[in-house]
Amino acid sequence: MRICVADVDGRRLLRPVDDAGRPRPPGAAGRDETSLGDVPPDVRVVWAETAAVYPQLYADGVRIARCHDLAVTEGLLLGHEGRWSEGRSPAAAWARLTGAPPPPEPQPRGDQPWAPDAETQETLFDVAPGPAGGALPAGVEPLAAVVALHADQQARVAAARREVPGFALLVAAESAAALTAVEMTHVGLPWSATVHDALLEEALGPRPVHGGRPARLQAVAEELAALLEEPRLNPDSQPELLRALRRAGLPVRSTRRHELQSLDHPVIEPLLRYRELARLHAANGWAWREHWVRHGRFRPEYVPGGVVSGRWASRGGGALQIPRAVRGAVVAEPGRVLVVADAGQLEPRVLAAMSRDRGLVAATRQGDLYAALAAEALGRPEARADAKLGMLSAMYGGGAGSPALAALRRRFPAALELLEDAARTGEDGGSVRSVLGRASPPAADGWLDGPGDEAAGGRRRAYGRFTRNFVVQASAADWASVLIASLRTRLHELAGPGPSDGAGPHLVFFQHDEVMVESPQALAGAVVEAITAAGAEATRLVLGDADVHVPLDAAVVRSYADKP
DNA sequence: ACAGACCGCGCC
DNA sequence: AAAGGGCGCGGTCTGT
Repeated sequence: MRICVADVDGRRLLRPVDDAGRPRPPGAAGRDETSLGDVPPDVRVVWAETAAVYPQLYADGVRIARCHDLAVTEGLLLGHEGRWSEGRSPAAAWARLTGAPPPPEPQPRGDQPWAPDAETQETLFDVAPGPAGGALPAGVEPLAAVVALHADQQARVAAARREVPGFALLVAAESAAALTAVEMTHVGLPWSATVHDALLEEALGPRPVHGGRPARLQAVAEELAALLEEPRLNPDSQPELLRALRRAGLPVRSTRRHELQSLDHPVIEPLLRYRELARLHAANGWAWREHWVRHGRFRPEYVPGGVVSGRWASRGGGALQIPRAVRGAVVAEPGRVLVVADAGQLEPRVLAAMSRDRGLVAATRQGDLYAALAAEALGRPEARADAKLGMLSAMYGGGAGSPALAALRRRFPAALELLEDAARTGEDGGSVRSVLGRASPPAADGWLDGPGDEAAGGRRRAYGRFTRNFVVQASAADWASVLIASLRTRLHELAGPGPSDGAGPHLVFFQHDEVMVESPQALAGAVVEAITAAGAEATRLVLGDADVHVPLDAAVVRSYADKP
């Protein structure tokens, strides 16, 4: 059972439909919800765009158990159908369905070879007072439009499932991800200013009163200036630094850490130390906290599916790049704990399942996959680092001539063949897809064959690396979305009925293959079980009967820094 | 003065 | 034969 939702003139209208999208007569289900607060958890809400409707609803205390997000689903469907050039907003879909004039398309980002961008702030359904340009054409009844678009999408999802059985799961999981992202943005990550201050002062010295460099950072800058005999050196200026290093006789092409590290010169150590401190100060220092942390919570905006592979992106505060150096500031409030879990080495495990490579599948039985590869494929148990580099090279497209890569190819031919097939498809301008059916955008017309034979070859190989990586990165994202969807439901069952932002366990962080739940201490054990069960469910639903093992070990901690 | 490119680097 | 994938962000530099 589903309920279509649209707002008209400030009133919220609901219409029950069946799973195929056919309207049901009022009373047919034995109940007629009049507000979203009454929708039972087994009913799926159908609406134009979660990100537009749900934040206010959730802030008002209404928690939606499951939804079908028309915008998210349209994007997945268009990708599967190879219709990348068509708009994915509900308004654009409505125009296609009815022959109405199409809405203005968002501009492609330009620097990317695929087009156009999925991002558009416009929903054409006026669900929230938004920027102009989102209105449906005059005379269109929004609820009727939601009903019609949903029915159309359900038919297309059914068609997609005949090719990719997991496609409906993908639609449900990505819709759940949209709900989760709104909730996580609302709740925020607990952030202790006290601990953060202590970490910053330990590394940088006291907070400068009038801006400028903190004392410890300034001291290192002066040390560098003296060592390079350049009194006015600004180490933040890459050109200045490069010139100064060359004058000092260092044959450097760039000032990247990797290039500097191998050099033997007294300036290198303090320079790298300066870089580390300057980075901490600029990216996660006091100014950052004032901007992004309010009332003890860090509230970034999450963008599920913000990456073409289906990974989440974030806006504001660098939420997906919280450096290890400040993770100590993520501390649960008194009486509460953090339960943190990450799926170790998810991508090669997903690759094992997709390729059904018998050797690689067997290796996933080991807790440390890379150690297993070193021992079994390279015959050198001590060469874990080589094995890891070889595997990553296989998935990223580098590592030419790497002996480890050659050994992996001999030992795991099916896995490597899947990657190389994907790379060839990309080099030819084609599209590949994840295990649940998320498609990669084909290269835009003319991009691969642009000017210059040499350059064109480089672009083809670059696109091949993109598709090579897409198959594993996107499939890992499939797994993670299902994990999140399953975990969210389980946590809600643990919390029981009550207001949406009550004291029960909440997802507060998600980063590609890692989840964090903030929970009352008394429920910590149950949360650990929920995470374990959600991981097992994701592996079963996404990776099927491939018999691949994905470890997801949860730890109960007070602080993120205590995560093992 | 402002916008966008570039660089370098944090995370996965 | 050779090619490492995906992001976001801050500081500086460059062009207008």
